Amino acid sequence: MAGVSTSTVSLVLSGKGYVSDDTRERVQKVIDDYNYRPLRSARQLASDRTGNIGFIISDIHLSKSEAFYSRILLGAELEARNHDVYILISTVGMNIEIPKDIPRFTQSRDVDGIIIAGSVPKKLVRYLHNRDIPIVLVDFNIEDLKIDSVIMDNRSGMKAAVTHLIDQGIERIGFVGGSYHHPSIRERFEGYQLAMERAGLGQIARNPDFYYLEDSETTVETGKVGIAAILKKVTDLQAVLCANDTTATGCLLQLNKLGKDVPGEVKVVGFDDVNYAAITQPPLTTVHVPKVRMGVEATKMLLDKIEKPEQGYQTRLIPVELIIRGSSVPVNGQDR
Amino acid sequence: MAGVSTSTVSLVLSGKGYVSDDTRERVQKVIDDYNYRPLRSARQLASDRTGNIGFIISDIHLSKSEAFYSRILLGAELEARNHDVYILISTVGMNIEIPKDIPRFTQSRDVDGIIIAGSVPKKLVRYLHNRDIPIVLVDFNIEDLKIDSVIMDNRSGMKAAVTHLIDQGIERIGFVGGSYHHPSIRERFEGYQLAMERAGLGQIARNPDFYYLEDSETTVETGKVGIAAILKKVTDLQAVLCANDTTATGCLLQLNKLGKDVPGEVKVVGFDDVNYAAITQPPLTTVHVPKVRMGVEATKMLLDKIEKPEQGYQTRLIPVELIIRGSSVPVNGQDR
DNA sequence: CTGAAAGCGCTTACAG
DNA sequence: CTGAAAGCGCTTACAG
Repeated sequence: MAGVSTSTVSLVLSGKGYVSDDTRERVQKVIDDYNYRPLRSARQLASDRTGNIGFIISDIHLSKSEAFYSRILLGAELEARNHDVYILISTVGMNIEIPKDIPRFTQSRDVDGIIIAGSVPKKLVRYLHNRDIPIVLVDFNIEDLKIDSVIMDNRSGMKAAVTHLIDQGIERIGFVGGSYHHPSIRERFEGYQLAMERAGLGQIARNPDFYYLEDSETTVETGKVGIAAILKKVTDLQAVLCANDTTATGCLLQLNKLGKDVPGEVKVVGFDDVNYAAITQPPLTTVHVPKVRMGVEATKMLLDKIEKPEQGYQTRLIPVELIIRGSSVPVNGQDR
Repeated sequence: MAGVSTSTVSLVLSGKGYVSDDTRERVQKVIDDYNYRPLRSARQLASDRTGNIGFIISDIHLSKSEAFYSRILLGAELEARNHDVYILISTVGMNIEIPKDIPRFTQSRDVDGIIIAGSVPKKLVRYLHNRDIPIVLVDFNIEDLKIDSVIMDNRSGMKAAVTHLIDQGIERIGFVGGSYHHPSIRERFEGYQLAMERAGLGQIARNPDFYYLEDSETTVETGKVGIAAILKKVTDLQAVLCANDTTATGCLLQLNKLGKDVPGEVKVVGFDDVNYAAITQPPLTTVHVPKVRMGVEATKMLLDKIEKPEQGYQTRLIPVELIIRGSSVPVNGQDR
C-alpha cells in the first residue's frame, strides 16, 4: 500500500537500519491508518526473540501473602506494557522435582528472561541459572550465585524502626521473626541487632531472651507464639519489632489476649506495610516497602539484561520508609 | 531420527489423524529421549491458535483486594498448566479509553480467549464481546450481554448467614454494603432481603433504617460509616451482615470503638473468607468463597468455548459455605 | 497409514 | 537507502 517492500516496512517497524524520512513517514501513515500490528508469532519465529518474560512465584506467596507479591506482579506488568512485552505467569510449589516440575515456558524457550518473586526452591534457581536464561530475583537471593536482584533496604528500615523507639526513651526492645532462611527476614533480624548495637543496646539485642526466631514460613501464629515466649522471660518488655506485618499482627492479637496495652505497655512495629496493617487494632506502625516499584525495577533490569547479556550482575536496593501509626506512639487521635 | 516425515511427527504430537501404533511409539520414544518440545511460535504461526489466554483484571483489584483475585488467578494458572496453555496477564484502569487502552493482546490476536476477573469497565467488555473473542467473566456480569460467567452463589451464602443468626433467636439483623453496581454485592443484599422475607422478617429487611448501601468500591471505611449510621437509628441492633469481609472488618473496628461487645451485643458476619478474616478480633464468621476453584472453572469453560464456539452461553454457580467463627457465636474457647 | 509440498507472516543478511 | 530471497519450525490439506 505504501509502495515499498516488506523489508522496508519491517525496518520502519523495528526502527533499525536506514530508511529515508520520506519513506518512513509514508509507511507509518499506512500503518496508522489501517491499525496494522505485526503478528507476534511470525515475529518470534523469524527473530528468535519471544517478547515474553516469565514471572515465577510460589503458589504459597501468590495466594497467601497479603497482596505483597501481587503488587510486585502489578508493577512488573505496568513496566512490561511500556516495552510491549508480555508476562507469562507460572506458580511453583515448594517441593518440586527438577526437571519434571519446572515452569513450562523455560522448557520450550517461550520467554526471553525470567523474574522470580520471593522465595522459590533453590534448586530451581540453580537449574535456570545454569541454562543461561537471564534472571532477575525480587526479594530473594542465593548467596553463592551471582544473579541480578531487586531487594528492599531491610537494614535501613529496621534502623529507622529502632531509632523511632529509642527516641521515645525505650530500650528494652525485642524481635520476633521466622523463616530464617529467607534473606529478607534474616536481614531484618541483622538490621535489628546492628541498629541496637549502634545505639549502645547491643547487650539486649544479643540476648536470646529478647528475640524469637522460627525457621519456617512466617505466620500470624509465629507472632503469637513469639511474643508469648519473649514475655515469659522479659516481663518488662517495652517494644517488639517484627519480621513482617503478618507476625506483627500475631503479636498484636496475643498482647491483646494477655491484657497488655498497645502501645501503652508494649509497642509493636511491623515490616512491609501490607494492606491490613492499617486495619489492625491499633493500626500498625510499619516499614513501608514500595512493592509496585520493585516490580517495575525488576522488569527494567531484566529487559536490560536481555538486551545486553554481557554486562555484569547488579543488585538494586530499594529504599523503604517508616510509617508511624498507633501501635508505637501514645494515642492522640480518636483512632483507637 | 525415527525415520518418518515431519508430518507424521506432527500427527503424533497433536494426537490427530491416523498413525499406526508402531510408528507412534517409535516417534514418541525419540521425542522422550531427546526431550523435544515443539516451538510455540512456529506452531502458532502455522495453526492460528496461540495457546495463550488473556487474564484481565483491574489494577485496583489485583493490588488491593486481599488476595481474592490473585487466588482466582492462581486457579486459572493451575488449570491452564493442565492444558499446556499460557496465561497472559493484563491490568486495566477503571477509567480507560477505548480503543487506546485496551489490553495489547486483544489488539494483535495473541490470545485465543479471555478471562475477565471482577469488575472492569463495561465498555471494555462490550468492545471485546463485539470483536467475537471468547470470553468468560469471573465474579462479574453485564445484564444485557450473554457472556459465559462463573459466579459464586451469593444468595445461598446470605441465606445460610441469615439462618445461622435466626437459629440463635436473633431477629434485628441489618446489612452493610457498598458498590451497588457490582453484581455480587447487589446479589448479596438481595439475598439478605430474600432470606429475611422467607423467615418472616421482611419488615425489618425492607426498612432502610436497617441497611446501609454505598455506591462505591467497598472499603473498611464503608463498614465503619455503615454500622455507625445503622446504630443511630436502630440502637438495639442484634447483628449485621456485610457485603464482604472488608466492610465487616470496618464494622468490627467501629463496634469496638463504640464499646459494643461482639458477639455479645452485636454479631457480625462477612462474606468471601479472605485471609485476614481469621485474624480480626474476634475472628470473623463469614461465607467462604472457593476462589481457586472459580479460577479453575473459568479456565475450563474458556478452553471449552474456544474448542466449540458454537455452543450456547452458560453461567456456572459455585457453591459457598458458611464458616462460623467468634464474631457471631458466644465465646466458648479462649480465642478472644 | 505416511510423505511431499505449500504456506503461516515476519526478519535478516545480502546485493545493488 | 531499498528490494529479492531465504529461512524461522511448525501444520495441514492433498496425493498416494
